[in-house]
Amino acid sequence: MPPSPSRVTQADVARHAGVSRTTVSFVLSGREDMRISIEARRRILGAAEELGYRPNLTAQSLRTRKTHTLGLVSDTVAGTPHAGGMIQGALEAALERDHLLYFAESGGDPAAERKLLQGMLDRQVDGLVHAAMSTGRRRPSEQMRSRPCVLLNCLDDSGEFTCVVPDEEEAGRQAVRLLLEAGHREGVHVVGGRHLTDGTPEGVYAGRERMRGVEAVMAQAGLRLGGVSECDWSAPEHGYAAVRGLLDSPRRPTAFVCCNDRLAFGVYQAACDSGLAVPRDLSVVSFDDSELASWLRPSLTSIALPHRELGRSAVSLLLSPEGPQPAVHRVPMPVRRRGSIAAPHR
Amino acid sequence: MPPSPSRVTQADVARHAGVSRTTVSFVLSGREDMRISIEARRRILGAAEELGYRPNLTAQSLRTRKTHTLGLVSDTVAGTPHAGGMIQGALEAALERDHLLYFAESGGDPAAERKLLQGMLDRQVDGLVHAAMSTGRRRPSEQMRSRPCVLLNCLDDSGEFTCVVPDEEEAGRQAVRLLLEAGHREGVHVVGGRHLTDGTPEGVYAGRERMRGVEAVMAQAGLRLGGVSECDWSAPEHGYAAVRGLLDSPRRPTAFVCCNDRLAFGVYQAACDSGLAVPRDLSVVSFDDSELASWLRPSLTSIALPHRELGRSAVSLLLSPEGPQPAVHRVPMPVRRRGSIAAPHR
DNA sequence: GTGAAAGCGCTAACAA
DNA sequence: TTGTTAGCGCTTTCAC
Repeated sequence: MPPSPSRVTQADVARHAGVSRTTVSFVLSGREDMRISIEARRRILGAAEELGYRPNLTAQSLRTRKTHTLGLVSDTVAGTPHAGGMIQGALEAALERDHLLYFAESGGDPAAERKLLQGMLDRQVDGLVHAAMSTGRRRPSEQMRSRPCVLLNCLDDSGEFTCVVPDEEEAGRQAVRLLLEAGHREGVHVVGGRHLTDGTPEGVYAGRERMRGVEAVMAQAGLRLGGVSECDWSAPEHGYAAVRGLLDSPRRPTAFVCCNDRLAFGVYQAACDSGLAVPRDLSVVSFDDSELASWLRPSLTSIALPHRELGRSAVSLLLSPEGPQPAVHRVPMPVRRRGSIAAPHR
Repeated sequence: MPPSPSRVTQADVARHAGVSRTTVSFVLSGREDMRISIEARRRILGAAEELGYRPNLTAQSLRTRKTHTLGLVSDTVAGTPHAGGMIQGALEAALERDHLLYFAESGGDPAAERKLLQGMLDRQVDGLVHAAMSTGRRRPSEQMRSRPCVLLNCLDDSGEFTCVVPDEEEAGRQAVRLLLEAGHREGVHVVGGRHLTDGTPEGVYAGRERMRGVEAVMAQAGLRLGGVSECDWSAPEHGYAAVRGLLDSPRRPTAFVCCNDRLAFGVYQAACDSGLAVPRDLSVVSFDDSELASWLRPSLTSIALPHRELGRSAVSLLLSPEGPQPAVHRVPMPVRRRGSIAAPHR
């Protein structure tokens, strides 16, 4: 009747060791409360070893209702170069607690997401993580409520979920502080801004938060921004277009706060075309710390998106003994000091 | 006794519909061989709907010995920006066949890999994929043999596994053909080569294969390479260092075949510093087609690593009705024509 | 100290 | 056409 060649079971081990299945179960699950004779334990362990016994976690789950398995569904993080770190972090934290991870992507389609979550739920996952490629507000599927869950790199409006997001506002503050420390006062220009585009008319979470931090520190120092070039963050060309003209003007900016490394790359390209050198003629500070930052010449000072740490935190929270509590956790964004900032000269 | 609030089961549905559990099972699993009265079917479906019945796949698996679940373990693909496409491809193919994917990374540590595979096996996965970040030969863990499996982006020496890899040699041929088509004959220089470094004294699979393709087409056209700069592929600076001197020489190359986009970026940087323009003064063709290729000015013609397709194929093969057969599948690498190639002028 | 027996939710012979 | 019954491999109560 068994449809396929079956593996060694506890029953086999019991037979081999000359004890009952119950005893085997106790010994193999390492329970101390039932006292088993040292001799029986030895025989059982020996038999298990010899037969190459491996527990069938599927059967175990059916009984215990714990699968030691988590589900992670994202819109599209695996496809986003650096966001993969979130998965790695989640994985690490899960493994440390002996859990495995189902991973899937919805591509942003709610119907697809529901189907994926359902698949995971049907497989009795112990918990769920909903991850987003870029930080923002999301409305998690109803199914998320049927199990412990946490929102990774996104916020919800209800306030009923555990959310883990980068501390963008503080990052904005840091960016400006780096420039002020180097002696910049006037001529500080922002590239990217809130990321106001047709697709994102209100801007984007990271943009709004970073700008808030940037403006707060400037105000606090009694200074004003030289200007803000609102533009699409998606590719270097937009950064290039935003600053190309500025660089040839007589009152050109001396420092740029770029909302991500791609825009900073565009600024570098524009600088090259204008015969200007970074950081001698203009300082640049950026966000994200993608590999691009270290590839650029000179290498780019950037404030990192703590992808890995976000992933770790999300799973740690999910698997914490008390379970995830409704709250927003903001993870610090580390500053990576490199070679793109110098004192203004002129 | 139930440790946690239990979900709706088939028994509940049966009670509600006034039939036996068997009948419910037949109806819900959509089997046609047992004829069920239209009326009973209606009542059962209605009850299931009303109660919000969802199958417990864990229980189902225990009986059927199929979990509709696959395991994918890689060395470190999620951390490698573009290799994430492999995961996406694998995911897509799995979903199309109603399978979910366990995903994990070993970080290249064999002990960690064994542990991960064991965890998946204990959870009764139906099949296994072993993925590698960069193409090459690997010795898969013994456990891989205990289930159907395929090697993704890597080859094994035994020849007993199904392997899916990019067709690097053909890509090498294509790269040179692009240059020849544009009119280049002499002055074609390779940057990167086999990737001979301290860590990779024999070079790297992609390097060897690409070079083979490059040299074959050159020979076939009765031409010789202007030169090959063997260097580390890991960052633009190596490409920069490799060509900086060449560009100022009187007999400077007029076309570069760069072994990846990062090296090509280094060549662009060097060109900028030498006051040379791409593609007017020098043509560049590259491999990988990372985002960098489209960010560069002018955008870079590159031969893409078909990550997604690799992932798709691997899982399709794994889930094919006959199961994976020992063989090496080479996936074509698509050419992305952009703006970095022009006729040589001089 | 150890074992018999029940049951997790589902499938599938077999009988009715 | 439908129901009875026996497991899948494991945990756990309760009795010996």
